[in-house]
Formats: sequence, C-alpha cells, structure tokens
Amino acid sequence: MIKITLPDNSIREMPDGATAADVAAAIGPGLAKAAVGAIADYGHGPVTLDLAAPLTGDCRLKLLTDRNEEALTILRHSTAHVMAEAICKLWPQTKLVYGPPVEDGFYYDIDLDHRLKPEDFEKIEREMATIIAEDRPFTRYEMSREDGLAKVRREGNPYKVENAERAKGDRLSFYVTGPEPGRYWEDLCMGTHIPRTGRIAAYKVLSVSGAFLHGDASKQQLQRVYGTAFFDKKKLAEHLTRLEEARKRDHRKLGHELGLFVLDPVVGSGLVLWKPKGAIIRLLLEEHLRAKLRERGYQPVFTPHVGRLDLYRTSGHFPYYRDAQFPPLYESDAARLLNELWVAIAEATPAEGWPKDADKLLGELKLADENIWSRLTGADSGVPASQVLRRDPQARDANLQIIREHLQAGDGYLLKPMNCPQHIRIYASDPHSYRDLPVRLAEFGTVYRYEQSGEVSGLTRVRGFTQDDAHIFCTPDQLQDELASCLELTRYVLEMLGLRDYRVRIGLHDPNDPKFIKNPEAWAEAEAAIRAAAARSGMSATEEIGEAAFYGPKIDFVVKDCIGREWQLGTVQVDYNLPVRFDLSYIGADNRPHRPVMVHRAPFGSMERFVGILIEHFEGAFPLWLAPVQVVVAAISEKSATYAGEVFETLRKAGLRAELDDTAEKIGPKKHRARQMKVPYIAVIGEQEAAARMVNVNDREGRQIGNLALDDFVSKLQEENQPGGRDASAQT
RNA sequence: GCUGCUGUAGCUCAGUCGGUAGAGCGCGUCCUUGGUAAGGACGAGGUCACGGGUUCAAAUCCCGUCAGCAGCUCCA
Repeated sequence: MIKITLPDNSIREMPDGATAADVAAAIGPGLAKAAVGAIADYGHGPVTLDLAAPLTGDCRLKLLTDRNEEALTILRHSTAHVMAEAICKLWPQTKLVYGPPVEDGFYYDIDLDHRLKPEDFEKIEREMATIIAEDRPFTRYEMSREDGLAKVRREGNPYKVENAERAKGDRLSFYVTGPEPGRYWEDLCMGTHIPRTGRIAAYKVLSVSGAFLHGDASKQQLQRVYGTAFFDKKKLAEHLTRLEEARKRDHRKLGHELGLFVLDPVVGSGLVLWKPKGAIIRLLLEEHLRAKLRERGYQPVFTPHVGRLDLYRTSGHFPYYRDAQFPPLYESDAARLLNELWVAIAEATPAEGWPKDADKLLGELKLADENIWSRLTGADSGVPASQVLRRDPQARDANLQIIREHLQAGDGYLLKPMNCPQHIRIYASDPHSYRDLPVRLAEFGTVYRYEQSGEVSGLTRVRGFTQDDAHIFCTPDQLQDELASCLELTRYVLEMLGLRDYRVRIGLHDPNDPKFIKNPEAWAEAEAAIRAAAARSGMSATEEIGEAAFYGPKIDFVVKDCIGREWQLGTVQVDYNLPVRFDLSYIGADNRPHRPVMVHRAPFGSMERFVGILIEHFEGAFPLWLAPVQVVVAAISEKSATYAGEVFETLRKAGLRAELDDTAEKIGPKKHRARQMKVPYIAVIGEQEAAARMVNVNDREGRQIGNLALDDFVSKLQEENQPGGRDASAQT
C-alpha cells in the first residue's frame, strides 16, 4: 500500500501501482471525469504526472482539473501534439523540431518547405477537429535509451535524433495520440499529457513566423506555428477579446490618436519626433526628476552628442559594438582608412595575425595620404623601426598603438552610444579628494544606437533616445549606500506613477560569453555588491545569467507592454571596469591615489520608452499633473463665449493647461471630442454659469461633477496638479 | 539582420476577372445659437509607399527598394 497525502492534508491509502486516475476515482466520479493530470511530490519537489502514470511511493498529490493553471499548460502541450499531427497529415514531408507550451498557448517549430500561410490555418484546424472528435487517448510508452535512439534514427528526423541525444536519463519516452503504438501518430516527448484528445474544447492556430534552430541566428530558420487552447469555448473567446482590448492600449496607436509623437519615415526609422502634447509629458517628468536629483546631491552636466572615436576606444565601446552604432563620421579619407586598419588588426584572430584586409587598406592609404603611409610602412627611412608596422602576430598591440598615435592628428567621431565616457572625462578634469566623493553627475543625455531594423518599434525600441542618466563616482565604502539610494529613487519614480506591475532582475555575466570583459575579480566584487544592494532593498529579484552589461552587473526594473513584451526601464549598474580603463583616481585619507567605483543609473531608463509604457499604463488618460491638456473650456453658445474666454484666460494665468472650444458646435460633440482626447476636465460654460460666474465641471469618464465658482475650480485644480497626484478619474 | 504579412485621401478602410478611384470620420465654407457621447448642406482633398518589369491597358500580376506589423535573433 502507498500513502497519498491530498492538498487538504487528508491521507488516502492506495494499492501499490495505483495511478493518479485511481486516486481521483477513489475520491469521486466527478473528479475522475474532470481530472486531466496530477502533481506529485515524493519529497524532492513537485513533478507533473499523467493520470495514467503509476505512483511509485508515498507522496503528496494534487489532482489537476480545468480549474488549475497547470492543467492549462498540459492541455496546450497536448494540443501542440494534435496540431503537429494535423500538419504532418497535410504535409507529410514535415519534420518536427520542438513544440512546448508557452504563456497563453503553445507553438511547434517545424521544418517544412511549404510556407504556411494564414489560409492554411483553417485546414490545420479542420484536421485537428477530426483528431479531437475521435477522442483518442494519449498513450505513453518508454524504451531504453539505446533502443529509443535507434528507433528515432531509423525514422530519419535529424532534429528528433538531436532531441533524443540531448534528453537526460536512461530511458526515452514517446506519446502516441491513440490507444497503441504503431497505428497512430506519435512523438518523442517527456510529457505530461491530458488523458484524451476530446478534452480539447477550444483551440485556435494563431500565427506563423520564423524561428532559428536552437535560437541561434547563424543556424537555419524554421517555421514556428503558434496556437492556443482552452477547456471551454467561452474562455477562448474571452482570451481573443482580451488581446483585442489590449491592442487599443497600444502606445503607438494612442500616441498617434492623442497627437503625442510621430515616427516619420522621412526623418528616419526609430527617430522620435515629440509633438507639443507629448513633449510636455516628457518635460514634466524630467522637471520633476531634476528637482529630486538636486535634493539628492546630483550635479547637472551637459555633454555633446558626438565624441572622438578614441574616447570610445578607451571606453571599449568601439569597435566591439560597432554593429549597433551609426557609422563613424570621418574628417578625411586617411582617418577612415586608419580606423579601418586599426579595427582590422584589433579584430584579427591570433592565428590570422596580420589581417587579409590590411594590405588593401594600406594601398588605399597610400593614395589618400602618402606621408602617413610611408611613415607606417617604413618607406620613410627617417622613421624609427619602433614606429613602423610589423606583420608578425606578436606585433598586434604595438601596431594598434602606432596607428592610434597617428589618429591623434585626425580622428573620426561617433554619435555617442552612451553618456558615461564623457561624464568620466568631466570627473577626470579635476583632481578629487575622498572628501569630494561621491561625485554624482547627471544629464538627460541623448544617445544613438543603430538598432537592427526588425527591432525598431514605437517608443519602446528606438535609434535615438534620452536617458535620465547619471554616473556616481564613489569610494568602495560608499558603494552600498549609493546603490541603495539609486534603487530607492527608481522605485519612487515607478510608484509615484502607479506603475506597480514590474519585476526586478539581477543581471549577471556569463563567464563563457566573450562579450563580457574579462576580469573575474572585478565581476566577483561587483556582483557581490549588486546582490547585497538588492537584498538590502528588500525587493524580490530574479538572477539571470548573461543579462549583465558588458562592463558590469546590473539591477533592472522590467515591465510588460500591452502585448506582453518585456522592457527594461530603470537600471542600476556597478562598474569596476571603466575607472580602470580611464585610470580614474581620488586621493584618500592616506594621501595616496585610489580607484573610485562607478555606478551607472537611470530611474526612467529612456524617456522615450518610459513615456511609451506610461501611455499604455494610463491608456492615454494621464493624471492631471501630466495631462497635456488639463481642461477644455467649452462654451454652449455665442452668448456664453465671452465668459468662456475669461475662464480660459483665468486658468492659463493660474498655470493650468487649458484649451478653449468656442466653435459653432453643440455641447454634445464638444464634450465628446474632449473625452476622446482624454482631457481630465471639461468646463461647460452656458448662460447660467456666465451669470453666476461659475463653471459646470465634467470629467473624462462622463461624470458631471457639478457647478463650482470659478475661483474654487481653479484652486481645486491647482491642489490636484501635483507630481504624483492623481485626479479622481485617472486610471491606476 | 532573418521569416512571414501589410502599404489606397489627414485617419479607419472598400475596390470583384487587369479596363483609368470610393465610403465613413476628419478638414474648409455656409446654415443652425445650442444644455452635456457626434445637427444639416455644400466643397476641397489621391503620383494607389517608391523604382523597375510584363501587358493594348496595372492600385490589381512579377522583381527590387523603403516603411510598418508579428515572431525569432539582438539590446553596450
């Protein structure tokens, strides 16, 4: 006998070899019918199980029915199998790759020469309907690893062979969509599955797109077919409606409708034009943060939008991230060629030594500037041998240095990809004592990154954006307090705006990924500092390997947009690297130079992305203090137009953002338009109001608030018009 | 960058088989002077994204470019 502990802590004794289905049946016929799977815990963590799987010993057991979120995952996994079978039936040459459940549905990656089109979805759904109508059981069987591998190899699908090879354990499992192996479609799969296809009550094939094998862009591209499934039709309909509703909140749509910004292909992809109504929102956020920064001892600085390439050679941004940069600006052909030569030598592998392109570039350089060419190549005999390029692989660093010296006379420029190098040069422009630290240099700095074309999207991913950036230079002892303060400030800006639905991610480096700088001690120190700061803040955070910046670990505040994509907003980063690269120092109490630690931080992240997310958060209905237009003054007729004009002027003089609507329209459409523009208040002015010097106050939800004396209305608005303030009608 | 889809008036969209362009909203003018979610009439507005090709004829078919959308990849 085995002892099964149920979620209510009651214990049931079952014969050896009993299944979860047996337990369900023992509890009641209703549950037996409703159950689709189970979660068992034998003492080393929960595992999901097929209903038909024998329980192997005493355990805690939770039976899953259509009411459990976990059951939905199982259902979707099974639906992925049904869809795969349907596709294989329609296109027998299909090679299946991988088909997991995901949030809100499932997908199956397939290799198929026929390009699936939306017209094909219906055909696939029809085949699925047949499989579901047959109400076939899912049947699991297992084989030894060897036999299983031999079987999969015989079947000749290289992807499944690879999956089988990568599978852990000494047995491989297969699922037949039918009562017995051999006669029905089957798939190598570890499970779990629902008992019968008939449980799939509602499903839909949603989309198809490309996906790289193993998520590697250098590998071949597969077709990824997305679908979803539910236990009842109503839930599916609700899901589809929800998706549609979410799209109405899309900042790209609202930003256009509300006249906040424009993305103009004539100006360039990913380059935001802030229209007056959007600019005011951004400006108010900036002004508010600027005031907070001054309170916290930050010092404003301004730096230019470009800098010499050599600055970014020192920082390490060039050439390593040049795919993501706008091409450098060169003053002369010689500067361009010298830079290209420098990059070619810098990026040559040790085996390659002297790069192939180098001779071609030198040839071009001879034409562009024979003087430099002859000095570099030794054709000018007056140049010492130490200043002449050499071709042996050991000469790499010396060669780079020689070219860099020549570039001092005429370098290229780069649109700045980050603000830190210039802020660092401000720090370096003065000697610092430990008594000066921390130095906190703040700038709303606009940076340019050449995002690849498929990534540019609305305000959330752009090619020119403004960071609410600051760099803190401090002693190692001060680091924890500085980090704590940055985290607190970031939480403040999010919560002031009611953005509470965020997650916190600790981004750590991946020692095996060459994109991260090599300095194990610095990483260890910085990651320990970041972890300590996160722990001290009391926030729950998830650690993710490979999510660090190339120079150091970070704590990111991540939110989702209206279609479920995640975006990093605020970020706090520790950097032990750049102070070394720029040889920064301060004089300590011991009268000796010491290395400062740097913190990079941006509570909003990027103003563009932040405002984009904020538009979606408020559905365009900004709280009074941020609303581009706070009040529309709407005159009922010409008879009240003069007084309406007075109301409008009074509001403006009181520092409120008002618009006057004295057009020859009825009050209905005037109010309708103001509400469509999500203006918080509409002041209706008729002859009665004019006579009494009052305003009739309405909000954008359609509520009539009633008549207020003009002065009272002004003071009510002024009181509400505070950063972080929320008017009665604002969404939260 | 990759795969797929899309691009017609300021906006949302129709346009059949290849036969020379349409609606609603918005905009302008006029009428209406009004009381809380769209008053009426008239009018203007298009190089059918751009460039090639096929054809007697292209918004429509083919190729390329640009841009947008979804996913993948990337995000210092």
